[in-house]
Amino acid sequence: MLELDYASSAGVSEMLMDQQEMRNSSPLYRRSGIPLYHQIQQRLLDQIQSGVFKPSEPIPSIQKIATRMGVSQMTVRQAVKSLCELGVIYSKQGKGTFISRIKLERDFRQVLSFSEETRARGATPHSRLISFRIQMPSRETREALALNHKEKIFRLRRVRYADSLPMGIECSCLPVNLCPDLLETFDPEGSLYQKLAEQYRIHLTVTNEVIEVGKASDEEARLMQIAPQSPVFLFTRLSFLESGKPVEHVKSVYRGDRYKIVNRLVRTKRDLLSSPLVI
Amino acid sequence: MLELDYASSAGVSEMLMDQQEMRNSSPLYRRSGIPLYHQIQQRLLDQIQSGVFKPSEPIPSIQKIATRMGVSQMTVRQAVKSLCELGVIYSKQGKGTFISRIKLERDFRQVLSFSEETRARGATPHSRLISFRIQMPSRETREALALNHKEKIFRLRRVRYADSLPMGIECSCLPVNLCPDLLETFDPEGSLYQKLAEQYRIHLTVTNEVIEVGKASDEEARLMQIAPQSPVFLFTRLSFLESGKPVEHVKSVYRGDRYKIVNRLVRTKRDLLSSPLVI
DNA sequence: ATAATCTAGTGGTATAGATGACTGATAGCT
DNA sequence: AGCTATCAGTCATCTATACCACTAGATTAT
Repeated sequence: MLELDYASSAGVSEMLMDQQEMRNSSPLYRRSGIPLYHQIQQRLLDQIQSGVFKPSEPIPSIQKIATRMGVSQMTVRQAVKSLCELGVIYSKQGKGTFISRIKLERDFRQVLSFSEETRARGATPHSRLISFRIQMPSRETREALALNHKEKIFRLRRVRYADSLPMGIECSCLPVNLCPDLLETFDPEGSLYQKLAEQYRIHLTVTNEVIEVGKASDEEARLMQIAPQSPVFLFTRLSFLESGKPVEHVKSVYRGDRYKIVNRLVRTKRDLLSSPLVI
Repeated sequence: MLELDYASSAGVSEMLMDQQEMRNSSPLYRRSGIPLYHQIQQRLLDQIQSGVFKPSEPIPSIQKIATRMGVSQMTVRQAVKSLCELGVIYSKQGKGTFISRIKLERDFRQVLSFSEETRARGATPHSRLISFRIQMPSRETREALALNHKEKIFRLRRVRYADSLPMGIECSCLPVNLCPDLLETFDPEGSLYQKLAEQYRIHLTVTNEVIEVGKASDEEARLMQIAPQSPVFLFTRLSFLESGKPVEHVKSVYRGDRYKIVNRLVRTKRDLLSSPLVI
């Protein structure tokens, strides 16, 4: 009964429609290229944030949101589901959808370069080059990057600073054939991830990471300006393209006194836990 | 045109329908209580695992799977999407869906108790009680658990063993009013999470975790049978119910020589990165 | 030969509706 | 009073379909 109105509103008479139907919230933009479910998600986030909904009561039902916003239930559900996955809200069958008061910390970890991560923490990243050259990979790196026996790698070793304080030492290895002219065109003070994305369209989407603790060697201690034998984080990371191709193998040492890791762990539901779990 | 077939097959003549429509794979179970999208997800996982699809070629399109399995595209898409989120496959608009070769490690971290985690790694967990009592919380714990000034907590301190080797020391704090008779009914050698789930229906779904490194104190070193000043992991964890109620505040020390952390980091897409990010 | 256009196949978004299952409250019965 | 049956509200799943955007290859026009 109302769908013709929506259709025409997209084409002809927006303002009329918006005023009468969307009286208590701004309208959705149907031709903006931004998916409706994403707009709805943002809208809900705003409303939760600004306290429109009481934490003790359920937020409006999916049906109500759908009719009020003039979209279908599926679309609203998509928005609600993604917010559930973020832990912002949670749904209980037969009861409703509620606001979760789980504290969201700012810096839960994603695949982030040191530069991005440092900026996200409100500091200014900066690097000092130790070495940058083409060489044969170590056996560990060769296996991690699935290289054949002849293939060479870039090896980039840098001291990383946040606000001019040394934080750690990163040693990053990439296959040469992926970005052959990196040695000439990359400024080792800058962000490697940014360079890879901009010049080569290489987007690292997944990282496997192993974290261990250890003691700083004399050289590491000197570079990081800490006492030898100080406890440090040891990171071993392997980053992949979406296709699963391993692209970057990194071994890092980070100061134990200045660095901490903030994780959010989520208990997976039935979706894969019920059976094989791992392929 | 075909929906009447599905409807009737569910009600009356299953075998007939299954034979003609699902000739090359086992049928879906429409009345089993297991959602179709979940069955499809498992089926796809099996086929990927057993090498039915070549990694270089796209897997069958959503449309084809939908008609072959006799379900709608939306349902197939739901299955495909969840596998994408797991990193098993990835879709490219206009091209198809491909198998990712990202290595899945067995022990990516979830919200797991020490018992669960140790078993997942193939060892046998075991605990030795240091202390277990009701007391006033520290200021840090009181704030983390959002307790008022009178509320008391259980404080459970245990040495954790894997295959009889000491791994770390855990100190776990919970509000008393959540599970008043814990002191009498809980066996401190067993799994706290299991007890909470079984007796009190308390399911911890999200954990915020901060990881630091430090040096073992004399007492810690003695309990873990390592040298004093050895580098160790320091964990501070806060676990929540789905509703966001903080339930358990844990501070742990783990041996640096025996413990390592395996993470998978994923680069989040547009969904929230584009704007406010954190509420 | 080159460039522009068309077209078929693909995943992405969205609609309008149906069914099922769970919850909590109400009404009626014992 | 206590129990049971019913019912409305809600979330969960699914269907059938439509249109969009993108890709790659074929066709056509220049």
